[in-house]
Amino acid sequence: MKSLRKISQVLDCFTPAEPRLDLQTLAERTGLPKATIHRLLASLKEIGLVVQNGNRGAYRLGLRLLSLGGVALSDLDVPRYARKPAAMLMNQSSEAVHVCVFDGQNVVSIDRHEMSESNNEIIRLEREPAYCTGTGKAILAALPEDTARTQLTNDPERYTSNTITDPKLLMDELSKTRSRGYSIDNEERQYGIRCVGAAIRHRNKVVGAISLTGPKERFSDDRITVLADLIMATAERISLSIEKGGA
Amino acid sequence: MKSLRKISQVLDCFTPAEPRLDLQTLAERTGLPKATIHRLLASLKEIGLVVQNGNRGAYRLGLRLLSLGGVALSDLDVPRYARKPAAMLMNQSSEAVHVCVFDGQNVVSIDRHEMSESNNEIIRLEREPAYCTGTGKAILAALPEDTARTQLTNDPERYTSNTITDPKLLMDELSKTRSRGYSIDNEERQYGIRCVGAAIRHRNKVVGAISLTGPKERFSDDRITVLADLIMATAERISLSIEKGGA
DNA sequence: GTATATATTCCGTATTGTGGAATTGAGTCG
DNA sequence: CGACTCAATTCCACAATACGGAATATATAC
Repeated sequence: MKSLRKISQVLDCFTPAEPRLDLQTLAERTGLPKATIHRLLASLKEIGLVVQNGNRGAYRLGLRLLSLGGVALSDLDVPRYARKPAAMLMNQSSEAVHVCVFDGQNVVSIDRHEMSESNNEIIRLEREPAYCTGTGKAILAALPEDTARTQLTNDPERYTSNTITDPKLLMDELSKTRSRGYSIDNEERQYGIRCVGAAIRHRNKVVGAISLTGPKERFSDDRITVLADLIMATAERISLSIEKGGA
Repeated sequence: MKSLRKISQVLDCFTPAEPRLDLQTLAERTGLPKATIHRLLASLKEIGLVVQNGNRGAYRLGLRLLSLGGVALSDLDVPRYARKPAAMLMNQSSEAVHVCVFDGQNVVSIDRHEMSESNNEIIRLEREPAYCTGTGKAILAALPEDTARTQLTNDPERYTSNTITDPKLLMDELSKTRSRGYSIDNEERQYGIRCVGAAIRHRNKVVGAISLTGPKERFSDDRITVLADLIMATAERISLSIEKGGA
């Protein structure tokens, strides 16, 4: 279905930074003719995946995507079982905790616990690149090699001078991560930010990951080995509780 | 685009109660031939909107929908500005608070504050029918009449003996809601449950709604008038803070 | 009031989706 | 272990459907 691939391209143009786009911009970004995009958008509007401001205004993604996403999420055990361990981990480490879910194809960061004024958790639903984040690398490393390779097809974008973009080196890094038992993001996504992550499993398959994130000043190599033990213990606890309670 | 409507039908088959469906079931539910659905699913899989268990297993919605939904959500001010007032409202009333967002086409419940052991909020992302919920009716009533009528096209499902399914009566109910300033759900969605709701506005357009929900024993007509004042004040406060802070 | 930029509609063409029928594969029971 | 069953998957000839360049309509700027 060729048109669906075009639709996918169109949907991908929308980002949290640019949630509203006009026809022209979409045409430029996708390289598709305006008439084509217009037709696609009209159809997407019809089924509620896209919404238009007024009658001739900019387009944005429809909330129906969120409700469908909610269905996808409701099928997964990770968020449910990870909540409390993640909060504990945050208290133990005093660092920001990320929880990611993986459905076999997509990696989405669903949860971020932070020591904010209220200790309420802050919810974010974002797609982060897998090859340069603590959670992403933990997930990739826990995947069968060829599956991981598949996930890396599209050429990786470089965010910092530390970003590993060479597929060969990435596979090596994943192999190291595997034997180590936890992943490290050494300023690969953002300068000054380091992470330690570990995979969450269910029936021997990766279903998500959890990570600690913070400024490199606080994430010395020494401290990372300490945090790594915490992370792995937490990931293990979550995996076990899913195993016990999950369907 | 005819195939997109079919895709929409397929996506709609998945619900939190039945997040995993096999080809056969999808064929029955949609009335489409199996080969057609298979092709649609293959394409949806390709772009990450659908995921398949193993190689021949059941299908479920992909997390990419969630990340796209996150983009849709990030564009809206309601969740951001409603968080604190909603928490306050929960404390004042000791009842469950719902916050809904409306993007001009879809109504999605994104937030539910409850007096749980931890006073953490519980996040739900669900599509609720508009015509029989506190938030939904508040939104519909705040819409121009013809727009509201459009939203009611598909024949409303009956959940209880109180559900208003007749479009004519529904329009009357919306008119009453409008003049009253707040909406009431009198066991229309679920037996024993009542709600009071009010619309949240931005630049004179409805962008969401907030409601209080609880057992009818606690939601007497008298108490509802009290709660209604709270709800309307909260909705007004949220609307104002969006107006002030929103783009 | 005119110009300009952008969204929208039109329409003949051929590419693309269609779905009944045949095939393949997984799981199960004797 | 091999035959059976049931569902998922693939095939393919047909024609319906999507395609997109060009024309038109609408909003905004000057």
